[in-house]
Amino acid sequence: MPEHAQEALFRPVRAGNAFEETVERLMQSIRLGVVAPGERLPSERELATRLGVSRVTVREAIKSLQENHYVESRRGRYGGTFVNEEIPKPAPGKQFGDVDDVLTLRKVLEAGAAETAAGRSLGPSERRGLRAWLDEASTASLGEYRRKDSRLHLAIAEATGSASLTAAVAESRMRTNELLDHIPLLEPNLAHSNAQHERIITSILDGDPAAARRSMAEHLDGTASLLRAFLV
Amino acid sequence: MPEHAQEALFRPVRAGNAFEETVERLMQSIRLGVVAPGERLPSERELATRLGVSRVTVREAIKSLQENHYVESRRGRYGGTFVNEEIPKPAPGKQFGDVDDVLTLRKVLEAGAAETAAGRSLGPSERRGLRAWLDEASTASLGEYRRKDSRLHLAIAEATGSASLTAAVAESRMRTNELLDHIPLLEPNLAHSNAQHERIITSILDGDPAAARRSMAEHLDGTASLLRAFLV
DNA sequence: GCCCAATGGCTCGTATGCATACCTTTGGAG
DNA sequence: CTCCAAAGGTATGCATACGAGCCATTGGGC
Repeated sequence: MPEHAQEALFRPVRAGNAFEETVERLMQSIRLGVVAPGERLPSERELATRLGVSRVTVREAIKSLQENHYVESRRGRYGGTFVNEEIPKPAPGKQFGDVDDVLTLRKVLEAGAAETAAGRSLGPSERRGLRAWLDEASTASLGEYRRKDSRLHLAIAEATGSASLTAAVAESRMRTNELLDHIPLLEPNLAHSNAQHERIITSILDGDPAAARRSMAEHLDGTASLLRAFLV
Repeated sequence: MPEHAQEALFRPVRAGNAFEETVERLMQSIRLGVVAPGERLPSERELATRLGVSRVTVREAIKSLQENHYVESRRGRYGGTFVNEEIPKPAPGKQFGDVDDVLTLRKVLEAGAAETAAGRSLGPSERRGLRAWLDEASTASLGEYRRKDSRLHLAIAEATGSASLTAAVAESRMRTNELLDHIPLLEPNLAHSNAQHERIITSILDGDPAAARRSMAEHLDGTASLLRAFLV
């Protein structure tokens, strides 16, 4: 039996240095639509506290985002660091590591999240939130779609009430998006996707875990076969 | 809608310093039974490479494990760092953070892993491996049970072929074990657990994803309700 | 019996990251 | 108009981590 467990446990303890990981996180929060264009990031001091790094490191990361035209900073009270309306496309680089690894993890996490969310009794604000993100995604333009779509999936994870699960989905989503950036985004896929989103959210709001899992699984399988087809 | 997504994305970028995280990983590999008592850890140089930290840091971590009587090191060719036959019980400390958070993530990951593993065509060595770990767990003494049990669950995750999923299960398992350390381990539970393990592995080997998921979910729910009962 | 490869043990200079303190800018409150 | 709270901008000294090299020990192969 190949000791995959060793691979898993003796993998690198850190993905990069503090600076790189901080950039990565801020980038994620923008790309996944957690902080939308025009909105303000938390203050440097707050980010430093929450991310557990020094303010110096946060500033270096923000400086890097500024140079790449993701954000702009303004001084003074009511100033801050704001996400630009037009955010650059990600650099193409990087080989896609193990496509199956990403897709397997993603399916487990997201199908599980949908099922879990459907099994909880959601509060009114949560229900409203889900519907709102669904609407955002369904009316999004091609340019916004990736971000709004990610945000919707993240909202489903949030609805499980588990911070760890939400974090895992966010991480997995970023890895998926890296793959998706290499294949075309077409109108028909988009319409199909929206219909599936509709079913997923309905199942969750109806409190039908089995249906939620099933519809989410179908949705993910669609993207997965598209990816496998394009990425050989 | 409470912005849980922000909590997830603006969480600390690192759990501790390089030393602490290295200790944690080595400890995990021992506690989860990936390196069994009497076995040798990879060499310091290899660990440094694989964990992505300097050898100095690896050595400091190992030194810490030595002082806590987890391992012993021998010099010379065919030397190395060996796991002690008797490993100490974990320090009780720490408040259990969010019990539901752990249990939710665990169920999503492990039920998904069981389903995924059952849906793959497993090679002979993988099938043999699963049966072997099942046997190990079913014949384990009370003292060994936690470790053998963890190793079996990890083997199921490995059988998905996804390194990321395996890593996530390992992480989640450690968090679960922290909780389990606070409740008694009784013979009847153990027998019940073994019967469930049997069903799970059978479903996986039979290639029945739905049954694998169902039996794993039942298994996890059992432990979950036990935990919720004991931890108020 | 000698050699030597592979292991753990050790040291030192450099780079990264941190905490802390202070400065500058800004716009609303009083 | 003045004040000041809250934000970004800057500088310094210390702690952590790293890379690289060398030493010491051991046991099997020749």
